[in-house]
Amino acid sequence: MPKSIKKEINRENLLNQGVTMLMGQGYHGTGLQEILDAVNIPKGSFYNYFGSKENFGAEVIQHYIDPFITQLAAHLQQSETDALSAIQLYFTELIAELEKNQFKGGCLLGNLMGEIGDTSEVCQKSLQSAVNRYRKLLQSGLAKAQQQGTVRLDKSAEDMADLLLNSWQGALLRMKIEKSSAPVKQCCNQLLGEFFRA
Amino acid sequence: MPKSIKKEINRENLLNQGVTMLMGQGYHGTGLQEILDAVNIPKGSFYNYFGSKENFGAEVIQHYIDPFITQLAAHLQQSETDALSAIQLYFTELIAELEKNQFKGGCLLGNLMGEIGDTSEVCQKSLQSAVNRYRKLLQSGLAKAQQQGTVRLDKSAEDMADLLLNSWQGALLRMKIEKSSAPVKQCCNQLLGEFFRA
DNA sequence: TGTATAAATACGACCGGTCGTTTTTAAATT
DNA sequence: AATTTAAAAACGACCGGTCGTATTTATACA
Repeated sequence: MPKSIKKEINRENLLNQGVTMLMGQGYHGTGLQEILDAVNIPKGSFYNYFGSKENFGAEVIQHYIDPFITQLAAHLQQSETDALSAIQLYFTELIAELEKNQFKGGCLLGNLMGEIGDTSEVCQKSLQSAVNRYRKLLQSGLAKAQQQGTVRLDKSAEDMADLLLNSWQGALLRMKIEKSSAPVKQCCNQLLGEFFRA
Repeated sequence: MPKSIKKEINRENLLNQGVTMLMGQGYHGTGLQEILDAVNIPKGSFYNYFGSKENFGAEVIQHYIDPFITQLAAHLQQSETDALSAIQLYFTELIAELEKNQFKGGCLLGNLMGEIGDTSEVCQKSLQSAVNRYRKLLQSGLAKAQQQGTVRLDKSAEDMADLLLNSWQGALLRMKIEKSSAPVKQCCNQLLGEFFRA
């Protein structure tokens, strides 16, 4: 196998494992060796690939959010369902996934914003970018729903997207300590089911 | 100075310093020695007082939330102002404090829920208790505002308290990475200024 | 009340182990 | 043969926690 291919595979494996472990144990709670052992990659290679744990963290953040954006965008492009239903379905799927994980982990972005969002400049930048990409997509979905007449027009799509994401993050935190999906379900019902409706 | 007094002073100093440092650097990001050096207390004494870092963390959580509860309760008991105004004033003061700290730290409860809320059972219990004490107080304030006719009656005080706290936590996270009070101000305006109003 | 004894607490050096990073050596590619 | 990349080994700082001992406080006996 060519070396350049193996390098990409190694990087990918490290990022995947990084997502899992940073989400489960946090940034400072996860040692590099733990990650390296899990995917059987030498520490020297890691530093060839990423340079530092902090840079690695910043890449993990982007690697984490990509699939969520892809999935939400896919739902929004389904032409047979309206945008509000698409968003609701998307969050329903998220909740199912959280239940599958027995409410452990939650959201990597939320966890890292709280833990290192104000101490690591590199990760802070990455978090800004990740959150904003997600935010803008959700905002566009809500705007579409407004055009379709399912969502109220007297609030801006941006404000509603912000409120939804903020509440979602807070609900995820409470989910973690209560070991229950009640907070996240309540959050979706309150906003998508009532407050945002036209 | 009697030993039992010194012990209480030491404990208090450790808890105060613990609040500051755990909020600023996180649980795993803060070493015991750092805390001990800051207040000049030997490590042996620490272990006499608290038994473990984890138990210490659980106590720090309660020590952190107490003043917030006291302050909010005090505002709510001011008989000359209505409950909704009291809550709004309280949050305005919180925002002023966050700005004073240049948006660093945020909320210890939120940060620790994300970092160790699902990995440390002892701290999880403490977080549950702290959040619930706070939640119930805010709920009672909103119920009072409902009776006074300033807050809508078609949503339960409990649901609104949950929504407010969730959004607040999420807004604090975004405040940290954006280094701006805009998210928390927006959060308060949206809910206390619009959505909750009768 | 003064004194010996017991119990509790204070203390800081020290434990094995892990941290993230750097340096050095080996291997592969050009 | 020259250059780049992989991987192993080494690095000192630091981690949470424990240890035996020293000091203080409480109890019992005289």
